[in-house]
Amino acid sequence: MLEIQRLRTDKESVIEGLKKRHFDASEIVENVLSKDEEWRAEKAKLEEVASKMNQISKQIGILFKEGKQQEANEAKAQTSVLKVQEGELKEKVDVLQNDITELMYQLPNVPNQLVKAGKSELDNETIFEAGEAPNFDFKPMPHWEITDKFNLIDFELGVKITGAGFPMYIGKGAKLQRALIAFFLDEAEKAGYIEHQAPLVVNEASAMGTGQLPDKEGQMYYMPVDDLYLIPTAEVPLTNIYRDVILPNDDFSIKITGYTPCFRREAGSYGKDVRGLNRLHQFDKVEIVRVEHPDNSEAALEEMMEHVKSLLEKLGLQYRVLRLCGGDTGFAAAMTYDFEVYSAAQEKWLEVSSVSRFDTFQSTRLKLRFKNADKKSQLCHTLNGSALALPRIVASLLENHQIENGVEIPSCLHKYLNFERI
RNA sequence: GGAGAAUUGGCAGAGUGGUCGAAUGCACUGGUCUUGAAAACCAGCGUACCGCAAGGUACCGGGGGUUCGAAUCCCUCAUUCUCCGCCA
Repeated sequence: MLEIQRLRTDKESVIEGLKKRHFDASEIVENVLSKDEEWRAEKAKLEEVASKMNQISKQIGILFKEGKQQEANEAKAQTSVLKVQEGELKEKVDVLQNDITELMYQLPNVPNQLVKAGKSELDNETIFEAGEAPNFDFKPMPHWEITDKFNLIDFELGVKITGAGFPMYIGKGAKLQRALIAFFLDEAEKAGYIEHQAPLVVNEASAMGTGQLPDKEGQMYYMPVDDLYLIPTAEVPLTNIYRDVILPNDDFSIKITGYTPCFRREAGSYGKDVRGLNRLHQFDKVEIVRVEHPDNSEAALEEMMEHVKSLLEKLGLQYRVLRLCGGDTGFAAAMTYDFEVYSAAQEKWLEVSSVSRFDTFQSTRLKLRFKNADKKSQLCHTLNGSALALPRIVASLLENHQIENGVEIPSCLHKYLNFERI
């Protein structure tokens, strides 16, 4: 959520900024501001009435103590009118407050200066490329043929047990998952992130805190009996650690990581895009999350980028980094870098990581603050990124490192495995 | 799953209808004293919103209710602890 303060003082920058998303905010902004003005006016009235009521009540207390029953009862009579007024004003104020919040929820984050205007993924900028495409002297197989041939993943079994999008990893396939998770966590730890093992199920307040609710409800699996949600990413439990937190000073840099399965209902995709590991309802991911002083979030984003780059380089994968354009940047993000690896057999780029800065967009909802030098509470900045999401990494590892009759496992994973090739 | 008890400021803990946003202690911050430290003493010390300010309003686990007035009474939900049951 944007800070309403920002709309009050600088609505132009918000409206201008959101144009980069092809989002016309002017109507919502004006609406918010007029309701905000009304809200403040009504609230002032309400507080005045409340103040009177408090005074009279105090008076009554004193009168009773002094035994002046009659005067007390007369005072009581005065309150009935005020009470009705108070009720009406409270109602008005609440309605206005809710309207404003609802409108504010509709506004996406304002893109960072560096973000270019654009409508879709076609307008994303490639800002970095590394690695080389493998050279095959045979026809490379797509990963779903490899997993089938070497019995690494049984997609049909997943269908039998759960449904489409819930693969069953078997033997070396399962071990490879475990190795990647361990590798990613170890690398994150080396980079200073503290490992967390988080709940996979969260309550409504947490889903609100990171912005999955109210807009993206359909993305999550929901369990109505207990009113709980399956996490779509570790970002939710990890970032919510800091919901309603005020850090005691301005000297902090919080770096945490965690592996979790992620559950996504998704919708509306078909054919090649969902083939094999390309798109799943359940997948594994190691996430990195940071809480930073506003002055440091830019540097933090760069640092996270370097971390993800180093992972892909150690895995020996060809990749590129995109800076997403306004239209493709997620609702809550101010800037996002997507990492894509080249899938040699499918001949396309697969997104394996997304690293974003949210500035104060999440911390507004989370109420995540720190005490600045003046001892005032100030909103923190949050960032997060995948480091990394497994399925597409597995897909491209298998495809890009395949040999005539098998797959070479990159050396960085050897210590986690009791085999070096499949 | 059953029975009982509890939930108050950073922590501990008082407060069972009326100047209670809340005693007291500890912690913390500033000051006095001291060569320095400790001790002692003095002062300050929650969050948010509205307001230029003075100030006002709201918050005693969450939500709702009773009342002129609620930390205090009632309902409801959540959490924690104790006992019993079940269990990886």
